[in-house]
Amino acid sequence: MNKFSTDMCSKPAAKFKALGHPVRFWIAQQLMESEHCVHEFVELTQLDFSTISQHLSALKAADILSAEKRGKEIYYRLTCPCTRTFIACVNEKLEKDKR
Amino acid sequence: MNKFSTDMCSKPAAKFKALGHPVRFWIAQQLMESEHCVHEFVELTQLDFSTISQHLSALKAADILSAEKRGKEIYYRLTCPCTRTFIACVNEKLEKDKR
DNA sequence: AACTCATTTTGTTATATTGCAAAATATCAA
DNA sequence: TTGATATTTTGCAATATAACAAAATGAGTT
Repeated sequence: MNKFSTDMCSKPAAKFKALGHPVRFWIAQQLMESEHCVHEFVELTQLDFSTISQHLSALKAADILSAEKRGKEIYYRLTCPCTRTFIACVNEKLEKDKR
Repeated sequence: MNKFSTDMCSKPAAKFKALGHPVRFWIAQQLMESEHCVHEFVELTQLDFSTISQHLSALKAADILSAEKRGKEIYYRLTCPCTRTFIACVNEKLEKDKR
């Protein structure tokens, strides 16, 4: 066993934490298929624009999403396909747990 | 895109959330190799017994760990090998990000 | 330059999380 | 059954998070 160190663990933990909210998890999942912009998330959640915006910036800070401005809209996408992989991995696990 | 529903997203998000704390992430990681008991975690983190105990019960509530009492000690282990898989997956991703 | 539209930022309040200390519980040993 | 050890539970204070509303920014349009 290794001694605990904040340095070693806070980065990966922050990734998990970012996905550890129902709305943020849902957003990440939606982005597994294709990019989307903020107002789409607002419509489908019924949450305030500002609320969604904050969730998006939390995901961006954890380096899970990246944003690109095109015209008036800002498009979000998953930074790395690996994220897709490990979200899929958790979903699979939960499927198995049900049985 | 699917409409957001708390029902669909709160279970998987709770798994992520449980691992979304440096200490809890570290604990899970230690358990990837083999089972351990509470006082070992206390020693290596310098945190209070009660603090570790609470983190352990958070992980247990998220169904990430299970506990077994043997004599005076309680041994913790990962409930499912899948957890190992997706922790490894995040670690890999972070390794790649560094480059 | 003034006007929209999409989004972010700031301020605020309510709620949740974290960590410790003290008390409670459980098991083994004397 | 008393004592010691391992762990959990409870109470509490400090800090962090979540959501909204209002104000601010930024890009395209007139």
